[in-house]
Amino acid sequence: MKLKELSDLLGLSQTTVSRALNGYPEVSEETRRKVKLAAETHSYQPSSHAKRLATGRTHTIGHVVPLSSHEMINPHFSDFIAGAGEAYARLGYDMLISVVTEADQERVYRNLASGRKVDGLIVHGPKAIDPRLALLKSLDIPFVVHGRSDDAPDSYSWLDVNNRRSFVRATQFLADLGHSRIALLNGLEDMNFARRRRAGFLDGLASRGIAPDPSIMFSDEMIEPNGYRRMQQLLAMPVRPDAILAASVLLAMGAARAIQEAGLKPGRDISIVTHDDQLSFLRDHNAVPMFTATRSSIRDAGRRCAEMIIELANNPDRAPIQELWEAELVLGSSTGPSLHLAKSAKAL
Amino acid sequence: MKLKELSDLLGLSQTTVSRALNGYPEVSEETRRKVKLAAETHSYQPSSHAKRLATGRTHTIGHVVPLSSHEMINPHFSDFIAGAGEAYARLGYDMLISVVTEADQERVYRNLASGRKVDGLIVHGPKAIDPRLALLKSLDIPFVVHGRSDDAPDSYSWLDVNNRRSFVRATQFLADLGHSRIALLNGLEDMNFARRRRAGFLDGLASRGIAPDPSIMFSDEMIEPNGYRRMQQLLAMPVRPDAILAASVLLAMGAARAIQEAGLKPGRDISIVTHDDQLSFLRDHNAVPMFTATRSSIRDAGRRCAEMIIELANNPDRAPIQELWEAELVLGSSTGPSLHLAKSAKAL
DNA sequence: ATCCAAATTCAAAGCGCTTTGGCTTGATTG
DNA sequence: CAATCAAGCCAAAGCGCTTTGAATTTGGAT
Repeated sequence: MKLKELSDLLGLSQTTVSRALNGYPEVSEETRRKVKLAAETHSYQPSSHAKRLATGRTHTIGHVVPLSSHEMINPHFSDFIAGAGEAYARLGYDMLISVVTEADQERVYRNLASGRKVDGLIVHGPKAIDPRLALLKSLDIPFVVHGRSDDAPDSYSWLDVNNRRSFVRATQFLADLGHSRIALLNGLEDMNFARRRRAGFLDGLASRGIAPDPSIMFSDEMIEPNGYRRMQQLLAMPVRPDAILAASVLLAMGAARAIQEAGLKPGRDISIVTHDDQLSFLRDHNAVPMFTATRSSIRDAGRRCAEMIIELANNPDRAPIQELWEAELVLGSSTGPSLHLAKSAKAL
Repeated sequence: MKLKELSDLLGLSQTTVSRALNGYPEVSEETRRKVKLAAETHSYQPSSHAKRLATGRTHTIGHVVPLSSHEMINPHFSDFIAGAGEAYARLGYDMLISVVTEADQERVYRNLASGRKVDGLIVHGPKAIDPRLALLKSLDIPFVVHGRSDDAPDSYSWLDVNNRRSFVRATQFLADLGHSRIALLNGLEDMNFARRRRAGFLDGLASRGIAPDPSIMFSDEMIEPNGYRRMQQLLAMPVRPDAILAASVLLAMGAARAIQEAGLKPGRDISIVTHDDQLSFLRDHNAVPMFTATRSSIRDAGRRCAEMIIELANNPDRAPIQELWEAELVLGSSTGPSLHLAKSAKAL
């Protein structure tokens, strides 16, 4: 059923029917009611392409998802998408996803923008300094960055977690438990968020007078096996760390596995704090959390980014929106006082 | 730059320019070369909407992703998407994703189909018997099911892993190691694949003369905490199982965590076999696999499903395509002979 | 030189919607 | 009572492309 047929059927012009359905005021309520009823009963569905061509609006938001160096999609992605998708569904938008290798990114961004396939874009995984942002600004299409980049962060819209502060707090927390040999299992440090976390970690150490030791600071893709392997390395050292700060629950799980295999117990022999994006497939709603963590829901972030980009798409001249979220520090069972402390306490 | 401008610039008609760019034969090579060059230098990019309206083809494939009962996106999804996305990028297609609650599904499918927003659909997570398939058939839009459903599987296109056979083999493998008390950690059994796996498990037991025990067969969402909790339950039983067959590495990891926490060792005290979709965030390319597993790459499945749906979209009258993939049975370090066997061997 | 088919090119008609500008009413006003 | 006006509706012109059907050019065969 197309507009013409519907209008013929009603004995009205296409203009009037279109206006009736789109809520314009120049139509009598009486007519509008009739039109809506007829559209309903004949299940009229306007062609999205015709609509797009006529209006120039697509009601579609694009997500360009980069494959990591290991050809992998970030596992955090599916939860982000779940949140964003929920918002899109609620607001009547579609989500267009392009999976793209590093090399193809620019081409894809240009293509999406100049073909006007989307009303706006979400940028995933910003690098420390990210050339994509300059490109997008020049392309004159609204975009929201999940995370942010260090260059001119005032000039575009983003939503980020206060990674630095949460890692400062996490580090201080470990130090205050008496741990002084704290290892860092960070994400890849070409990523902006990972750099900020490292900075936070170093600040935290400094604030407690602990000298950083580069030999126990790692930067890897945040997957379980990497946590495992790094922890094995750490355990094999002459003086092993008494605490771990991890950038992802996946790394933390790998580390915990290695710790347990070595006959030790997380929280007793070695403390672990991790950042927790609340990945749904690792999340236990009932139990005491497995890990003490700086927590921030990536799903909520997805939801909010979606709302932001739609806001921007509807108000092209709006000032950029920037949101910095604080992570909660949530206690789990993976942390405890240093054994040194415990001993000296006993000695008293 | 629009077609009109480009053709004016070249002193040609829109027709000729359009044909030159789209590879039609009625254009001299000389002209085509000129046109292509001009298009390139002025970075002409045809409006996708105009194109869609004129041709009726969208070059877009839709994925309707259901949120599970716990509002969760299946974590296997991101790897499927990575594979599919790679194929789409290669073949010049876009990927449209709708995240949808159970209740909204029908509406969304209708909307996608009748609005002609996509040339075809991928159906995720088919239920044992799935009403969506009848709906889609009636909607007259090509679709490919990842997995399959029990009703009329010959009448539509699908790609599935031979879940039944792989679980028969896995069960027999465990039995042949001497294990007789084998627990099943299955996925939710309203899903088609989970039902087939259970059937395979039961067949496998029967073939080795082992009576099934419903009290050690579970059906849960396939996330890590569920594996952990179920394993704790199993360990607390008066006679605990000597082997576990799990439907996902996530469940297996949870189980392994519980086993280690109990001071036992997977592969020595309790054997674990799991199905392994090769989730990239759990995969270790170097090491000996952590788990003995029936393995089939969900990413390859995504890639292949994408190719299939494009093939179908281009040849609407083509017969359905059906592919049944066999999983490999890959040895890892989570399995070993039964302790009973070991003891009797020692006794000799 | 002439003619015909093949090779190129073009003008114009869609594709299905929105939106501009104008046309009828019937009611309101001076 | 004529002039004014708002309400409600419509015809037609886009949006930027593809594709049909016709016109023109070309090159070989006669």
